Amino acid sequence: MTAPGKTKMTQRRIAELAGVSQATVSLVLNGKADSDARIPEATRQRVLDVIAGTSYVADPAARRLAGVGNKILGVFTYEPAFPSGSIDFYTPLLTGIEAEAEQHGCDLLVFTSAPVENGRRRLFHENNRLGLADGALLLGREMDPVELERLVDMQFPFVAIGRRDVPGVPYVGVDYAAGTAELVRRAVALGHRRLALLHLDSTAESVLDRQRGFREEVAAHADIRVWSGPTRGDDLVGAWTRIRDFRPTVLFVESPDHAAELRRIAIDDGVEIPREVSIVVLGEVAVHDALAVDFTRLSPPRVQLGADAVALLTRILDPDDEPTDADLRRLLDCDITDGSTLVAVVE
Amino acid sequence: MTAPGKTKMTQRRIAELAGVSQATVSLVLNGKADSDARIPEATRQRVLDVIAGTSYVADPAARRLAGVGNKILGVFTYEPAFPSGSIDFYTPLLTGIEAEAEQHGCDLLVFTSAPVENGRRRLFHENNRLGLADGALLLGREMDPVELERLVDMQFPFVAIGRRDVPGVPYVGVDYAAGTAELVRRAVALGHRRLALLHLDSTAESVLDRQRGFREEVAAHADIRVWSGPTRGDDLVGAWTRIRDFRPTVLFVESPDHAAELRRIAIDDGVEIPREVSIVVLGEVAVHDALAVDFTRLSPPRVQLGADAVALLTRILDPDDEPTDADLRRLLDCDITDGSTLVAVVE
DNA sequence: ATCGGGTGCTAATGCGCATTAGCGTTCGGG
DNA sequence: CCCGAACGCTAATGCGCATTAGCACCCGAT
Repeated sequence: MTAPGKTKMTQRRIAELAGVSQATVSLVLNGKADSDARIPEATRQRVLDVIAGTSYVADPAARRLAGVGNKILGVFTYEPAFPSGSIDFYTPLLTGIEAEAEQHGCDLLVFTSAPVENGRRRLFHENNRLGLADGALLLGREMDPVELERLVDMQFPFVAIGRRDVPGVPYVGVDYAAGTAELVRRAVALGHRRLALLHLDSTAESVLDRQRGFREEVAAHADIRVWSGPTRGDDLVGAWTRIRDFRPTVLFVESPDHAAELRRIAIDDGVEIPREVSIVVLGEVAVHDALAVDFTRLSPPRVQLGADAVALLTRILDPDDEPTDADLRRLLDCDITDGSTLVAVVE
Repeated sequence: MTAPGKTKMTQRRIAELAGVSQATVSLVLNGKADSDARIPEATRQRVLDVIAGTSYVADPAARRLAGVGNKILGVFTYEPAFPSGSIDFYTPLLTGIEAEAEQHGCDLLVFTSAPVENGRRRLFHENNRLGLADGALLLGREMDPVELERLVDMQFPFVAIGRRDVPGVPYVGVDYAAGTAELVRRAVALGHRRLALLHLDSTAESVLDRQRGFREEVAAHADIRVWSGPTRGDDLVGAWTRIRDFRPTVLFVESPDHAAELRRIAIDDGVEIPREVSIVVLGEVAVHDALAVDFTRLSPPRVQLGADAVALLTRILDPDDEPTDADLRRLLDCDITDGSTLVAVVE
């Protein structure tokens, strides 16, 4: 009484079994009841009964081809989503995405097939399956602006996770500028006057935002001295040497890995952490277990980010909805984790 | 020079631009060169040039409808895949799945839309999109045998992760029986003669396999005394009380969470762990950070499991390949993590 | 008896693509 | 110079579904 085995189930077969036409089956399934397509309850029930006796499900490809939405959301990650290096970055996002997609009854199409070119995936390639999804979510620290423009051009519905500078790109991001500024305020309130910023050597929006938040907040105070520069993971000893001469009382470090390493180096150098030098971390994605140390740090609401992105995308896809510009480009507040590495300055 | 904006790109439009027919475009794109469908290099190049100047990509839905494969693998998880409770369980699997799918140029369709009914997802439901995928991977501790049968019936290509007792179900699993047996041997070699098995109260194949491995290996030794029973998380104190009277020298505990909790209870009860009572853990999925304790335990090769499942599925989907029964139902060796909680018995 | 209007459905079409049968053309051999 | 074969392509069809136009029927009113 389950699947009639061999032949593939189609609306036509259902129609035969129920003694109606294929069109009727479609109408029943889609609950249409226009003035020009009326199905009495008796017929409706008969069709539904037949369907219940089979394993029939509408072919999604055919539905899509016929022009209806599919409740499939594409998920594109610029780096492999699961491997350990990126796991802390993507997993919380995916948690939120999955939960929200479930709410909306959507499936997720993960574009794992995108070819990797010098370390990053390419969204557009010969056989991309973007078109199968109703819309797409883009995840990744950095995105190719050209690809984003192209998506905008072709009016493909999508949402980027993280603020993007490309015009017309809808996104849900994190207000790193405000978060960083708040951390600066806290440091200043604790008596810090000599701050060092060790940011990543990247032009990703999130990186620039943190620098901006830092710069602007620092400018709001008169007597603060600042040292600022990029750090590379392979020369942290050199970085430390340069910072030491500046004699900062607090380090703002973007990468948790670098922070952990610098802490080691400083301690080996005879500096007491955090009594002599506080450390604040601005990022939360660690390759190693750098966060074993209880750093005071920014904690972007990643799960929320994923969920909000899905919610926004479904709004974009809803023809009855007209998201405002503010909805389309939104920043979430960045939480701060109160760790033990930011303490008051002692004279 | 990128996307011509408005109108959707189709083979027909490409054909117009190149001055050929839609069929020719299709033939060029699919590299067909039958005796009855020849395209000279000049024409071929012209078509390709036109395509290069546009953002054209073949509509996957149409391809699918026209009967060609889509390189889309479905992924069905019986519980939500990402939320924290299941994260240790699914993430490694997904890591392997993603990597292998990438190798094969496949995308992953995650069926997040499956409705949840008393804690578990249902694969078959009114609007399931199984049919969009070429085949599917099934993940979960327990699977509904009825649904598995139905998949077999409808000859839908799929692979289950974990051994399944349902006839005709292809799977890649873990040899928990052998792994458990090996742990028993090690315990015996260390002088243990009174063993307690605290297994989960479940009839999942993996649970039964561990019990079987335990039972069979124990039977191979003459002088061993055994206590065995199910544990529930909400009455571990009671469980401990009952075991204590048995005076085991080693506990085989299936759940890491239960193991951590029992260790606590035993220590509070004045028992020295592991000097007086060793503990061996048979599972590796912990809700809490139970594995903070360095338990001696089974470590199934999860990443490998995911990758192998994908590899098998693609073999099933390959019309030129004919996997043997042994290929279709395979168990991977279970690693053992040498922790600090299994020690020699002292008299 | 006739006619308007409501009722219950179906035939037909198109979505974008892959595929097959076959048509018009050219070219080489006799 | 004619004919068959190879060549280069296209028209036509179907995949499974959603949707629209409209047909056949019946009922009540005139």
